[in-house]
Amino acid sequence: MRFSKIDLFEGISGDDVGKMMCCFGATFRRFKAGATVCDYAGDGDEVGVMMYGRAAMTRTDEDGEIAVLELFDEGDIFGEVLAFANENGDSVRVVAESDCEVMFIKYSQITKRCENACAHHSRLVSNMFGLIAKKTLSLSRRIEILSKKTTREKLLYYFRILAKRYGDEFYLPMSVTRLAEYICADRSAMTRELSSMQADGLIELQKKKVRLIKAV
Amino acid sequence: MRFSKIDLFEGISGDDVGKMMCCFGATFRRFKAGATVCDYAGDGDEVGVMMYGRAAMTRTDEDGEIAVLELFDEGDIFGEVLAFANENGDSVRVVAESDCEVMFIKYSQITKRCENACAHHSRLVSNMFGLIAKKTLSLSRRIEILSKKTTREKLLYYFRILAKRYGDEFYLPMSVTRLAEYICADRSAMTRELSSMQADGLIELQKKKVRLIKAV
DNA sequence: CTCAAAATGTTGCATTTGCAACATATATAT
DNA sequence: ATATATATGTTGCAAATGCAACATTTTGAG
Repeated sequence: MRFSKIDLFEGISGDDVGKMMCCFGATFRRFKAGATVCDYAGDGDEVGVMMYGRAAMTRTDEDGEIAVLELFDEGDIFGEVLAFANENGDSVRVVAESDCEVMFIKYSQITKRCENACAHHSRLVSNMFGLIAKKTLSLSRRIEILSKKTTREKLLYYFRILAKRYGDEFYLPMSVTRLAEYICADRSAMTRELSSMQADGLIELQKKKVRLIKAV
Repeated sequence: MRFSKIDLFEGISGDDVGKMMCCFGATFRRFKAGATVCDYAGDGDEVGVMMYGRAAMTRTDEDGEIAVLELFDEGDIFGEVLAFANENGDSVRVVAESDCEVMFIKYSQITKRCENACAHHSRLVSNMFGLIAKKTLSLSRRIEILSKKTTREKLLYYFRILAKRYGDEFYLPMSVTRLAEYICADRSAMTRELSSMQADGLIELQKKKVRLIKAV
């Protein structure tokens, strides 16, 4: 078992993580690609931690239309309280995108003070806050993007975020189709806008490689 | 001091809250309406708790354009890790909308285990998770709304959320102008759409009173 | 390799929307 | 009460966008 790449356990040695598992009531389960990892129907006191593999949180509405709400990679955490709002009765599920393994921890056990030798419990709580904060940040970042009025402004705002992290030349971290879903724009209209932005000298595009041209 | 209405301290008696204050390094400050409560410039290890009054988180961009990111009422918490993404260098601040009092707690003190008689520490951590979860939920709800393609769909989705909570007849919890900002639509275009929805028999509007007509 | 499925790119057209420029109503301060 | 600022409602018009229909490329499974 490799805990070293899991942010939730950062700062806690593998041995200690192993010892902590029992008082968390942690369980491990493996899933084949395509399998349902969990179904949010109002049950969940559990937090899932992706040990390896990928999964997607999806919402299926009454018309059978499937929307991808979030993607989880190794180390990411998910759970009902962290789930997307599900005000109507649509089915929200986490589905394995590849073979994967998930650790489930009881939510209530994380917050409880631990009677055993869990010296690192507070570190875990702190890490958990950090992960939720990260998630909050990515949600608010998306709101910032969606609040832009035009597709061009949305793309530029998003590209500037990427450029700040990776430099003026970077690779899109997702497919064009997914990008269109992410910024909630029609895929063909977005492609049209990308061409137009290139024509206007704002960006250069080669496949997924983007170069953001600085304004002079 | 009234702690009874503050969700962060739910399940903890006023006396015990008072005792816990010292080990949190809590400080209290009062602000006049219009005063700056805090400025997010990368400092913050602090969480703010609104004891009474209202405040708004705002972003001011390079053109001096002010956008309201979030509103805080009594009991709400805010802090840098909970703040909106601020990728560009815009100034993000919390500004008092009325006279108010804010309690500041060191973030790191909440996660630390407490040596003193803070038997309720874990309850506090649990409450803190709950509050962050609530915030996450409201962010994702807004994303759901913004992801709708047309203004009509955005409004209907939002109205259905309100109808689920308050019944088919309810009052808008904000001004029309603020609603337009919330759903990121032009105010006049939104008003136009509201009229059109009323003409199409989807809703009835009287000032801020909305009645959602069920589809037959 | 071969084939099918998924992703990508392009375009015309109708609809939606932002924007500007108003008129009117309501709230707030003095 | 009066004045001033803010909120609300309306409309024409140009721009942006979703949508559909299609061609082409890339990916992935067998």
